[in-house]
Amino acid sequence: MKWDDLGDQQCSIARSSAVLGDRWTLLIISDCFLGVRRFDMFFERLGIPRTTLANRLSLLEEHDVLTAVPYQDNPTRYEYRLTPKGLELYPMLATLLAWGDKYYSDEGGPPIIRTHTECGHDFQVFAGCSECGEPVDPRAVTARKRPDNKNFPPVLRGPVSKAHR
Amino acid sequence: MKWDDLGDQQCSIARSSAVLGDRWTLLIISDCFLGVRRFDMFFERLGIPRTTLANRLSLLEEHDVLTAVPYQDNPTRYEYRLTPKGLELYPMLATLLAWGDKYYSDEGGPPIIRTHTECGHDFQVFAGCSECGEPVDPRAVTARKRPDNKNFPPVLRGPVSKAHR
DNA sequence: CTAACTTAGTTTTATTTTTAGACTGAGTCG
DNA sequence: CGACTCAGTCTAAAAATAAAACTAAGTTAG
Repeated sequence: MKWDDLGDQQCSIARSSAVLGDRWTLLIISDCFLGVRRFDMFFERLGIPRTTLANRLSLLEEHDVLTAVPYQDNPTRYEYRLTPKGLELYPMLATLLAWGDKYYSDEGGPPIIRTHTECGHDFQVFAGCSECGEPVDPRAVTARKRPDNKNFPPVLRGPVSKAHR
Repeated sequence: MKWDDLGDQQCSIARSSAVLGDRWTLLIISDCFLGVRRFDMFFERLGIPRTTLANRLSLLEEHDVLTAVPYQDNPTRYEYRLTPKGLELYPMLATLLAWGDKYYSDEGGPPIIRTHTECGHDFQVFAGCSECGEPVDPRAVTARKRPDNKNFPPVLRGPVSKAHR
């Protein structure tokens, strides 16, 4: 199976991986949330090859995660900004960050500290249930395929057992 | 810069990407949360090349995300299970799933539906602030480098401006 | 006016990764 | 004994990535 075929599956993780699944993309998006917008700034901060950077930026544009906005004329130059869809990657990025900060920080703690201006505190993020608001423990989740329906293709990759330890 | 060098950076996203940053790894982990444990089952469900699967599984083992547990003797065979560190990827995976479900579902809705047994409802996940519990809007977050300190290396890739939008 | 500089890429070639598919090994089943 | 199961490994070919030089359209310094 090739890169792009992943995006043809039903699975939301597969489709998302077709956009985000490589070494650099999450770093680029993370830098976007830190305010980085220009080609050379991504290039210098990330140490990514120029070729790869150009490819990733245009893939992210295609998938409507970033949009190129002109910031000068003569010559016209563009900067890359998160779209609304891109901004909605924040929860995923923040939860990954929380995981990374927990398992990969040096003794000095996480390198970047974030403050939630709405409550005024430094924070991390947790995954809350949309219905009850409580943090979700994976062992308190059951999954099922959506019901078969002649209008839509059946689900191929469903859950195989309830117990995840 | 090469694959493995990513893991040497400070940035938690970079370090996490050194483990998770490829087309397959998130799918493997996602299948783990759905109860998949054996080599051939991953192989069949994902359509991943055997070589790549073997490489990824052993990388995930090295990084203590999965652990190989014997499930029979003669010949001894192992199945792969999430470690506690791996289980803690759930928030990240669930928030990615919420994003993918929103932007990539077909007309029939998300292919897999999850119930939160603690409250009894089908749900999605949101990123909540550890301090106030409210959903976090990325525009309500300010980031800063941790203070310089002679005992720890200075932070290289900090934020560049407050405004994301 | 010319030479150097800026920014955002593209081109080229080399290296690394990934892929597909055949093959191996230890053991069980009919 | 031959076929089958499972969990891989091996090999060759295809694809992606890396490093470094180069291009393009201007702007600025001398």
